[in-house]
Amino acid sequence: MSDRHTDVTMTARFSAVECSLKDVLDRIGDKWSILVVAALAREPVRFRALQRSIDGISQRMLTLTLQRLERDGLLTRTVIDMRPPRVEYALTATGQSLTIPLRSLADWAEEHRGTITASRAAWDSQHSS
Amino acid sequence: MSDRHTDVTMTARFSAVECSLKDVLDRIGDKWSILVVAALAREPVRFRALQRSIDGISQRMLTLTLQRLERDGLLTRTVIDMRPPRVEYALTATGQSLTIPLRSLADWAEEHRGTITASRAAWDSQHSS
DNA sequence: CGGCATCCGCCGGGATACTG
DNA sequence: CAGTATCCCGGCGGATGCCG
Repeated sequence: MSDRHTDVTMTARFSAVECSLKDVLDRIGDKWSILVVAALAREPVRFRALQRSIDGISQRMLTLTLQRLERDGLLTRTVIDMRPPRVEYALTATGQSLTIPLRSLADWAEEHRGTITASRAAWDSQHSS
Repeated sequence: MSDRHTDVTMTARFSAVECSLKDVLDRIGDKWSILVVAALAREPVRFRALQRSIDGISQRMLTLTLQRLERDGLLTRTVIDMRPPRVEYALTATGQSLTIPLRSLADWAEEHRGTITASRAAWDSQHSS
């Protein structure tokens, strides 16, 4: 009985987690959002600087990604009126809070990168027949 | 000098993080990998049970995702010889370790879901002109 | 049940050109 | 510099059918 009750509870909690994960993935699970948030983690950055710091992102995708993140309240867009035009992007408190789990993910990647690469090599050589 | 040195160090560390993030996103940044890992977090699960528990995944994508995750050493595939066929998928130690940062992400989503939804609604009403 | 093979639609996203 | 507008392609991924 006790075991069973525990299991039901944990199953419910697990379902909730899975649902949350799907939510977060729908929001920031695209190709660039996470990288943009990471690039803004330390300080506000201007548009071109962002584009230079995020390897491989196109102007179009940077614009779209920034707009979505602003819509979700993860960052703010500030126009400083001068010539040439100057627009700064900065994380909101919510956006800043996201950098904490992102850091965990990055740390995980750092730690297991070697293992994963090795596993791939082993798998590939074994399935090359 | 001291400030400058600190800044250079942090910039380097930041670049490393960004690189790690790109790595992890290239591996598990697709539409389903994270959800599959989450679905296996508690215990080994069979193919059909997985498909039922992950809402919306097709047979094809489940197969492909499982193969990639096995190749990366995040899970194991075990065939139990009986009728009807029975195949169990289970996380490896590496895969299990990934559930920790994933849990952080899910918790973040849980905590900020309301804020984000509200921000979206506000943005949408303001840009409906 | 647990797959694999094939076909195909869609859209994410790159390239390019143009504006303020 | 900081975008917007268009065009267009590749491949992700869904649907379907077949096999051990």
